[in-house]
Amino acid sequence: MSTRYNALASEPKWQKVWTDRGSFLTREGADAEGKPKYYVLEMFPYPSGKIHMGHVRNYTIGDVIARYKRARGHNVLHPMGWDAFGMPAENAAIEHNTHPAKWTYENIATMRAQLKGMGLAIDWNREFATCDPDYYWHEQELFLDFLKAGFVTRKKAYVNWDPVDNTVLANEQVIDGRGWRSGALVERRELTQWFLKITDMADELLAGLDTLDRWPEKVRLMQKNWIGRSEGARVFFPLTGAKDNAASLEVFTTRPDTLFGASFCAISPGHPLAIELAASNPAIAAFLKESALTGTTEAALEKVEKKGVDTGLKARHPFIDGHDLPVYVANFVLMDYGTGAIFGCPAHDQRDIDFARKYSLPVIPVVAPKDLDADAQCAFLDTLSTGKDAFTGDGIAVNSRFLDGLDVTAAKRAAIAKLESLKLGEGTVNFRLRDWGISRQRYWGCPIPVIHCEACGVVPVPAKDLPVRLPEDVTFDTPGNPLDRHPTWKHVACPTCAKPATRETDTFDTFVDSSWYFARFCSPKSAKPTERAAVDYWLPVDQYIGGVEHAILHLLYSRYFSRAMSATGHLGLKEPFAGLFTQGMVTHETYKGEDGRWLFPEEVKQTNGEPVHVETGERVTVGPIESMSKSKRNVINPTAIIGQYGADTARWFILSDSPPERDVQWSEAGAEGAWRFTQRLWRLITTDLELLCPPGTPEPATLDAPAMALHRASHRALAALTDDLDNLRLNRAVARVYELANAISIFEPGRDLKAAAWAHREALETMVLVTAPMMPHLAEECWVELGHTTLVVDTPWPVAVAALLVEDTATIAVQVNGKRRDELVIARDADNKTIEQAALALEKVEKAIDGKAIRKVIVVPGKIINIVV
RNA sequence: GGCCCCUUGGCGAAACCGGUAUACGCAGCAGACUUAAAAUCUGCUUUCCGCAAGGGAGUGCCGGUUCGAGUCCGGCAGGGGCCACCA
Repeated sequence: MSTRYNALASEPKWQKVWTDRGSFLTREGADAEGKPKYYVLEMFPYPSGKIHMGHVRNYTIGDVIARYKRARGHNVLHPMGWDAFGMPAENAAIEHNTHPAKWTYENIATMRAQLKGMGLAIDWNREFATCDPDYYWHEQELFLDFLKAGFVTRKKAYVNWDPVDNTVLANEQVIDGRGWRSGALVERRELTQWFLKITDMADELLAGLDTLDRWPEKVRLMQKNWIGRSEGARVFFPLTGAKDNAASLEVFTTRPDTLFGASFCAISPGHPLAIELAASNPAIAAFLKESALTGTTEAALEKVEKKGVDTGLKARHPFIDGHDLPVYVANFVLMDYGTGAIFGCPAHDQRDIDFARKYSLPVIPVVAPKDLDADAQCAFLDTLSTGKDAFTGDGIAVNSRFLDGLDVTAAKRAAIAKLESLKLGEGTVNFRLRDWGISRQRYWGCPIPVIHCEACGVVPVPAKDLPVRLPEDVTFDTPGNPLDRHPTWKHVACPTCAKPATRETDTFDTFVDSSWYFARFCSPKSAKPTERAAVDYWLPVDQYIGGVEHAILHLLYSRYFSRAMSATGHLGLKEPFAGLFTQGMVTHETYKGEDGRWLFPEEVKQTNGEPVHVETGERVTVGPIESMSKSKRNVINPTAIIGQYGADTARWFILSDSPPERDVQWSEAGAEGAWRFTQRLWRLITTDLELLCPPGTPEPATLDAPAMALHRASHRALAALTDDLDNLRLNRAVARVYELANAISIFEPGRDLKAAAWAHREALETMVLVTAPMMPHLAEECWVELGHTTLVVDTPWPVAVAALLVEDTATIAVQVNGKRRDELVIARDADNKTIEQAALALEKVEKAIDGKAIRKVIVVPGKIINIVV
């Protein structure tokens, strides 16, 4: 008599068993017993309060891999920590009159309990939070080493300044040009900030992408575009009319081949020359002011008209004697790309032609499409010189003296050579990537360990004074940085001259914290940032798993940090993540009530097939399926699901159906389906238990046909599922379990009851073992039920027997002229001739051939035969 | 605007190197068990013609390569992502 599986009772029991036995504690050195290491890591969570379905998906995927690799005999590191610094803690402090540390550690406690309830195979002994003084202490050490090694610089930079809250805002906190909390118009303000010189490694970070063959192509491409390498030239245009007679304007271009088409130069409103000219030129001053007011949002930029003001300066053309170009200040020239100055070639750049038409500047075509005859080329150039559209395609140079007739690539090369010989320019490479500004005017972050002394300048905090701890007695009742207005914290004696000095009150960008945590997990209690033996053993991370939203910043910063840490002796490798997997989001239907308000899924029920509100009974509109978000209320609380069905069901459902890299839709029906399967699996184990042979019974000498079929089905499922797990095709792995379960369901013992008992046991045990990475608690419970006294987590992964994967007979499709007409069951080792004869003997084939002469026969052994007539 | 990806039943999706399209699940339908319900089990479920046997069509659309295309190539449409006045 089978009973129902009680997940809610079973799961805590097994979690305790694993914990008590230390099943997931990581072993190192001699204890690793020569096993190959495997480091699986999911992006650590921000302790925002409670876990959400995205976490469930992320950590389930990682846990499947961790448990699978462990069963395959790897020494697995699977740690967990908390990305615990950041603004929400400060906002909570303001709103709830609490302390960021209290709020954060309380959230961590809640979320840790929730994650433990998922039954994750994590080594909790390695847990840390980035806001632990022990962690940020070592981060400060790293920073000081980077400073010493020349990876850090301090320079002026524009920031988003909220004049009401008196704070710097991250770009994401600026919404339509206003501070997200205060609603105040954000100003561009120039502040002195700390930077990590990531641009120095732009080339190397770019080249390194090619070695990351276990990263998604998409992510590598995004990073490549973000780094944005362009080859081109720097060109120096000697200026006349400037204060300094020797002055020249430095311009970056990717199209030096179009220099003969230049009709103006333009500089950014932020360009030093523009600022200098504004001092004596009211028109320019007014223009700069106007430009500064323009919003920086995409929408604003989309609509902005290209505008400029003539400076009156003239730039001498490098190739054409006596040809001077007007110099404008123009609003479409960016200060932080290239040199902040351009030359305009209207015929071959859309922005330039827009500008040229507005200010009646010449449009000189210098590139024509290839393979046009003389007349067509003439017509083309005419249209170009009078029209509104630039020609940016490939072609050959015209109207360009020594470049004429060269294609674009050759013309670029020739133009650069000429510039270099004239000493008016040179070939160069420009990157889109900017240095990484790491200063934040925030309390809840890692203090930047330097001291400002009037006499000595910037002085690093001596190692003996580390860590620079955050003061705990801070208030959030007034805007601004609590560190800055703390009565005593920032006042210290200069470590060099002992005179009164002040601490840096900025803290690190939280991306700094997450740029090296994976290394800290290797030796989380070390007195140094890393232990070389530990990081050399564990790194790189073999499989890193997280959301694609971190494809650029976090992953690029971590790659940079690894290089910087290697250069300073803390690591011994450049690429921290050998394998990367970016999982999709968890989505759900959205619901709206009659008043247009969003409804939570639990507020909606089905009545007569129509969705209605649970309490009021009013009609509910089902909206589009979107990623779960608080604002749309289409969220499912993982704790509620786990409390209702158990963690295994939640894990099973989140792995089912959708490939992990794609979005998965959470549905109540799907969750119920997953729950039904846990019961079905349990039933398969507990029904007819008395018919099974004891555990460990050797394989009988012979198996009758039904037993053999099940035996084969077990091994086919095992082989396929193993391959699926190796390739992270977790949705298919789930499907294989269903297939095996179906095979077990329909199994009817033959006459040989011993064979049946053995094959049946093998099938059940295989099913339990391969399901274990996905539903670990249920697997343990089933294992006991099957008479074992060991744990599944200590049981090695079974091995599929290759000979069982091929059938003796093959079903071959028979095509005539590529169209399937029939199929043929034939011995697997039948030769082509035999297959052909058998195929031709088929009635349907004969009919399809219809007496025509056979021209060709293609046989793919074991698969298909195609008869061409 | 640039770069990139995707498009297969009512739905989520399988289909490995170009070789029997739709595995597996969800939903649905029919049946069994039951006093009844729940639970469970069995069968059907791409579409069209047909009582059936059987036959036709079919992987967004148009074309190409091939004995053979969901898969490769060219074009188009729709959806999505990243970057975005990047010189």
